[in-house]
Amino acid sequence: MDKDQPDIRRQNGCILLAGPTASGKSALAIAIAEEFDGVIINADSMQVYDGLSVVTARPSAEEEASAPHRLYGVLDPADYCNAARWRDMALVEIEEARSAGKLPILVGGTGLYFDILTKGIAEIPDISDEVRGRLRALHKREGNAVIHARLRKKDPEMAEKLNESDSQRLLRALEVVEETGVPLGEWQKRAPTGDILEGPRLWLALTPDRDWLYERCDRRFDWMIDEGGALEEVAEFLKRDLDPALPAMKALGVPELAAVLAGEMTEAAARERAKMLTRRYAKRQMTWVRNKMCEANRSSTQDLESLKDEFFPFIRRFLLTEAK
RNA sequence: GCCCAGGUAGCUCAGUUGGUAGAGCAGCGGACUGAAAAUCCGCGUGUCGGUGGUUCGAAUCCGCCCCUGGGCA
Repeated sequence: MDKDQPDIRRQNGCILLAGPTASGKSALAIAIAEEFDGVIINADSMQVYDGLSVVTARPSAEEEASAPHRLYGVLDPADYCNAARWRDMALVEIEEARSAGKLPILVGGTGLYFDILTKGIAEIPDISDEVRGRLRALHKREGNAVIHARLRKKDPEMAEKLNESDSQRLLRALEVVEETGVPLGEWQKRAPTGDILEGPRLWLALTPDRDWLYERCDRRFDWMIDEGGALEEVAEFLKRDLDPALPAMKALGVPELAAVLAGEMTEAAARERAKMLTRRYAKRQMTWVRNKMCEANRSSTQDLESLKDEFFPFIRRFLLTEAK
C-alpha cells in the first residue's frame, strides 16, 4: 500500500461525520474528501430520495462534482428506505471505496443509521404488502388502542414497553409478530451485538452553538424559497401524487409548501412553520449526538488515537476558516 | 392636556369575594434497533410595569408615577 496514504486508509478505516441539519457537515465532508482522497457516502434518510434536492438540502451539483458522492437521490420517492436497507447500500459503498483505495466518509443527520451501521441490526424478513396493508388500514380505522390491545395479545413484552400513542413502533412490532410469528424483541435479541463495523473509524460529531445553528436553519429555508426554487421543486414533486404517508412526503417543508401551493396556507406562515419544525428536528439531532454518539465514540475500541493526530489539525483549520 | 381600556412566562391571554399565579403556542430536556426530517415521553422557564400605602397576607383594594393602545380636544 502507498506509504503516502493516511493511516486510516491503510487500515480500512472510515470517517463517520454526524451532526444536526445546517451544521456544515457537507462542506466539511467535501474538504476532507479533497484533502484525503475520500468518497462521501450519504447517511441521511431523506437525501436518499430523488426529486427533492433543494428542500432536503442535498449538496449542490457543484459540490457533488468536487468529490465523489454516493447514495444521494438513489431511490425513487415512491419507494421507501429504511435503516436496514440503507445499511446494506452503505456497506456496499464502503467496500467499493476501500477497494478503490479511497477513504469512505459517511455523512448525515440520521442517528439511527449510524447506530445500525456500527452495531448491526436483526435480520427480520420483509413484511408482506398484505400484512402491512391490513394493519395500516386497521390502524387508520380503529386507532392506536386497538393496535395496542392486539399487540398485547401477540407480543405482551413489546406491548408493555411501548407507549400507546407511539403509533409507529406499535405498528412495527405488530407487523413483525404477525408476519413472522416471532416477537420483535426476540428478533432483536438475535441481532448481532457490539461493534460490528470493520476497521477503525473516526467519529466526528458537530455540536454547534444553538443560536448560531437556528439562525442558519432559518436563513437556509428562506434561501430555498427565494433562490433555490423550493416551491417549484415541490410543485413538480406533487405531480406524482404520492401517498402522503410515504417518507419523502414528510420531508421538512414539503407539507408546508404543498399547503401554500394548494392555497391553504400563506407563504409567510409556511416559512415560519417549516423553520420551527426544522429547529425542532435539529434539536432532536443534537440530543442524539450528545447522548448516543458521544457514548458510541467513547466505547469504540477501534477508534485509533493516531487518527486524531492525522485529522484534527486539518479539521481545526477548516472550521476556523469556515467560522469567518 | 383630559377621558377610557390595558400593562401577568419568549408570544397570546386567564386569574373567582385579597391567601406569593396557570393555560395554549413557543422553548427546553429525554427516549430511540427495519418508513427516524419519523414516532413518542417529560418539564412552567415569572421582580404579576414601578413605587408608596391598607392588611396577618396584595397580581387582586387605594394613592402617585411610567409605558402602550383608543377616544376627546
